[in-house]
Amino acid sequence: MQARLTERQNQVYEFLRSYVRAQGKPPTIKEVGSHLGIRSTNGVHKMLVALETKGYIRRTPHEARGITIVADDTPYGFDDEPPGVLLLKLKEGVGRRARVLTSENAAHPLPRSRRHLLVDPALLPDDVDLDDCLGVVAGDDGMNGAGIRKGDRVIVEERHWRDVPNGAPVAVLFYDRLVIRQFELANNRLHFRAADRTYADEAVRTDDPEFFVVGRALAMMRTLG
Amino acid sequence: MQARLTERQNQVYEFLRSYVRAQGKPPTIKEVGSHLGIRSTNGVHKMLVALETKGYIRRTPHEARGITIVADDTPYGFDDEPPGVLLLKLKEGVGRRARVLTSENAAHPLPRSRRHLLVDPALLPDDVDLDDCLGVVAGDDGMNGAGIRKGDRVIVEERHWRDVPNGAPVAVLFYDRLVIRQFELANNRLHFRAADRTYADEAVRTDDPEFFVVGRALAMMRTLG
DNA sequence: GCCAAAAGTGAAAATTCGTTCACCATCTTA
DNA sequence: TAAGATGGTGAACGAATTTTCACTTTTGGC
Repeated sequence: MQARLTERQNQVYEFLRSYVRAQGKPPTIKEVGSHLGIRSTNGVHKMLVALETKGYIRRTPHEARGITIVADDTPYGFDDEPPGVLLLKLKEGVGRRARVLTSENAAHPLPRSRRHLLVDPALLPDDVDLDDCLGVVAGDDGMNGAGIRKGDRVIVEERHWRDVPNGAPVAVLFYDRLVIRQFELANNRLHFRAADRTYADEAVRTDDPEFFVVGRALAMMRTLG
Repeated sequence: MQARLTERQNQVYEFLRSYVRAQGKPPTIKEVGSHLGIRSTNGVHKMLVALETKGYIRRTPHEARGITIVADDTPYGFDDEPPGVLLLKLKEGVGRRARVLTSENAAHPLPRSRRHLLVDPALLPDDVDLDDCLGVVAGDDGMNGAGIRKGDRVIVEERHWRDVPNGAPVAVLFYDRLVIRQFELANNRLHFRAADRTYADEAVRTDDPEFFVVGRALAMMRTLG
C-alpha cells in the first residue's frame, strides 16, 4: 500500500515514532538530526519530505514540530482472527501509560505491524517487562472452570517452562493450537491441567516437540456477547 | 497534594489536556490564547507559569510547544478497591486509540480523578460512545457460568433498562452491591438471571428503588492469579 | 472602599525552528 | 559512463514561538 522506505528513511521514521511515544510530542528538525547524526537541518528536511511524499507522515508548513505520524498503528483488535495460534508482540505505547500489543511478523519484511491491543499496565504485575509479553487468543474452553473461554484475549509473559511456578496458568502450544492451562512440573514431566471436565489433563516429557510453553498467562480480556 | 487551581486556570489546564489528546502534541501559547479568548500571549504565559508553579505542567524554556502535562492521570487500576460498587467514568485517552477509564467523583470539587483503566476500543462495539461508558468491578460470582467472576473489571455502557435488549448482560446495582446479570424484560418486570446455580434469579418491579440498572456490560478484563 | 491577587492588553526583544539555496559524495541503473 | 536518486554540509533568511516590560482591568475579601 505505502511506498517502501529506504533503510535510512526507516531509521528516521522509527525515531519519529519513538520520540513521539517517549516525549508526547514530535521532535524538531534539529533534534532529529542530532539523534541520527545529521548535522544539517536540510538533510533532515529532505528525509521528512521523502517520508511525507511516501505517506508515512504529514507536516504542517512552518509549524514548530509540525510532524504527524500517519502510518502509526491503526486501531485494531484481532477480532476477525479465528481463535487459535495468534501471537502478538507486546510493545510500549503512547505516553507513559498506554501500552500496545503489536503483532510481530518477523518473517515479513517490515509492513508496519498493525495488530495490537491496548493493555493497561495496571492489569499486569509491576515487575513485568512488557517487552517480554505477547497477546494470544485462547484456543479452547479448557479453562472454562477458571473463567477463561475460547476466544478470550490473554496476555502472556514469555517464559521458559523452567521459570514458571507450579500452579500458574500458562499459554501452551498444543500441536497447532494455543490453549491456556494450569502448569505443573512433576516427575520430570510437564503437566497441563484443564479446568473443565470435558478436557483431559496432559502430561508430556520436557522435550516433547509437540508441546511448547509460550509463557505465563498474566491477564485476560473479553468482549461480552 | 497539588495546589488548587482557579476556575480560569482549570480551563487552561483542561484545554491543554484536550489539545494534547486530540493533536498528539502540546499547543503553542498563541493557540491556547485563541482557544480561550486571550489575545495577548503574555496573558497565556502567565497562566502557564501559574500552572507550572502549582505543579500541573512542566515547561522547557524557549522550546516551541514546550509544555508537558504533569498531573495527567497516573497509571492506576482499581486493584486495591474491594469488589463492589465502584463506578469509573470512561474517558478518551491518548492519541486516537488509547482510551482511559477515569473515576468520576462529581461530588468532590475537582481533585483530578486518578482512577482509570486503559481500554482498547477494539474490545467494544464500534458504535459505542466511550463517553457513555463506565468501568465497574463485578461484585459476586453470579455470572461464573458465563466466565465472569467476582473482582473482574467490566466495561459498561450506561443505559436505561428500557434500552437494553433482552438477553444482554447488564451491570445492576443490587442494594449496595454491583453485579453482572443477564437481563430480561417480561411481564412488566425486570428479570436478572444469574449464570450460576448458587445465585438465585431476581425479578423486580420496574420501579423498585432497590435495583438500578447501570447499563449494558460490553467487555471485561481480569488479572490472572 | 481599598488592597492584593488574578487576568489581560500590546508591543518589542530574543530564540527557536522550518525552508531554501548552492554544492558535494555515493550508489544504482539504464 | 552518464543520469538520477539518495543522503549530506553549511549558511542565510524568514516565519513561528517564547519571553519580557509597562500598564490596565477585574474580582474577591477585609
